[in-house]
Amino acid sequence: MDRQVGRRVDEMRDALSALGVNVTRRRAKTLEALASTDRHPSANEIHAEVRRWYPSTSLATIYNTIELLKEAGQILELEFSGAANRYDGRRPDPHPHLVCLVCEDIDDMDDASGADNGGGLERLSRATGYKLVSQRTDYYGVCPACQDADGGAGESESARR
Amino acid sequence: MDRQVGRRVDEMRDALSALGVNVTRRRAKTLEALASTDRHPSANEIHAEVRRWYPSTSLATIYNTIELLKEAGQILELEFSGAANRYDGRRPDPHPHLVCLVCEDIDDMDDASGADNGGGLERLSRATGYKLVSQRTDYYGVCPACQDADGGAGESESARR
DNA sequence: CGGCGTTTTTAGAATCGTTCTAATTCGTTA
DNA sequence: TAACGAATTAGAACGATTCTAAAAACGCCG
Repeated sequence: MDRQVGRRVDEMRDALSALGVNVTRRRAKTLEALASTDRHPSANEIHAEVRRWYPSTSLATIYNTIELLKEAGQILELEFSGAANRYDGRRPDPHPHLVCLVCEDIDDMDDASGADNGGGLERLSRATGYKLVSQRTDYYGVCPACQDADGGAGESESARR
Repeated sequence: MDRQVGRRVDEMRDALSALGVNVTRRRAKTLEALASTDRHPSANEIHAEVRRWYPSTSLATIYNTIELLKEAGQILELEFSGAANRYDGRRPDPHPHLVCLVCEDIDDMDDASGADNGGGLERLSRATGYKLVSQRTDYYGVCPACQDADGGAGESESARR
C-alpha cells in the first residue's frame, strides 16, 4: 500500500470514526480496495477484493460499508440503471467522468480538459431557485484502447448504451 | 393537443417511419404522452397515460416503444439506479437537468442559467482521446416548492439520495 | 477466564425496474 | 376468408440492491 493510498485510507477511517462508526477489519479492507484503484469498481468488484482476505465476507457487508461512507461523504456513487453502480473512493467530491460505452471503463476527467467541475452551485442555486447540493457530469464515448482494438484486446461483451 | 405538441409528435412519428417502424395507435399515444409533458415521466407514468385510451396496453409495449425512440434518437433517457428511469421526449439532445431530492421532480435547466450544455464534445474528444458521443449533466437539490412546503404540499415519502 | 449486552456479519429472501419469452392478436394483402 | 408478418400481451426471468432474522464477534466488567 503506497503513501497516497495510505493517506486516503486514513482520511476515510477518520471520517468514519468521527461518525462513531468503528472500522472493523473488513471495513478497513473495503476502504483500502476503494483507495487503491482508479478503476471505479462496482460493489461486486470490491467484494471480490475484500474476499481475498476475508473469504466469508458477504456482499451485504460491502453495501453496508458503502452506505456508511456515503453518510461520511467519503465516497462518490455513480449510478447506472442497466448495470452496477460504480464507486470513486479517491475523489468523493463530484467531478466529471469519461465512460467507455464499449469496455465500460470509467476514467476521471482531467481538470485540464476544461469541463465544468460543478463549481458554482451557489450561483446556479440563485439562478434556478433550487437549493443545489450536488452535481454529476458524465461523458460517454469510446476510450482510446477500444478505438485501437477493433476486434483485439480491451473490449467486453456488451455495451451499456 | 396544442400546436407545439402536435409538431413534436409529428417529428417523432417521422423519425420512426424513417426507420421503417410503423406507428400504431398505442405507439402514437406514447409519443403524445411524451410530447405533452415536461415532467420527465417514468415508463410507468407513460403506461398509465396510454392505458387511459388503450386499457389492455402492457408495460412491455411502452418499453418497446421507448427502445424504438432511442434508436431513432428521439428520446433522452435519464437513468437512476434506485428509482425508475425518466424520459424527456421534448428535447432528445443532452441538456442539463435539475433533480429535486425531495419530490423527485425533474426540471429542464434553463439555458440562461449558464451551465455547460455539453457542446464541445469534439474539443473534449481531442483533449481526452475518447471518441465522445454523448453527455449528461444533472444538478441535485431541493426545488422551490419543496423548500416552501416544510410539512406542507409538494413532498413525497422518500428522497432518492 | 466467563458471562452479557451491543455491534457486526451472514445467508438468503424480498423488492423493483427492466428485459425476455412464448403465445395470442391484429392488420394487411391475396 | 386464409395466411403471413408485425405488434402486443401476460407473466417469467433477471440483476442490482435492500431487508431480515439469526449467528458470530466484540468489548467490558466481574
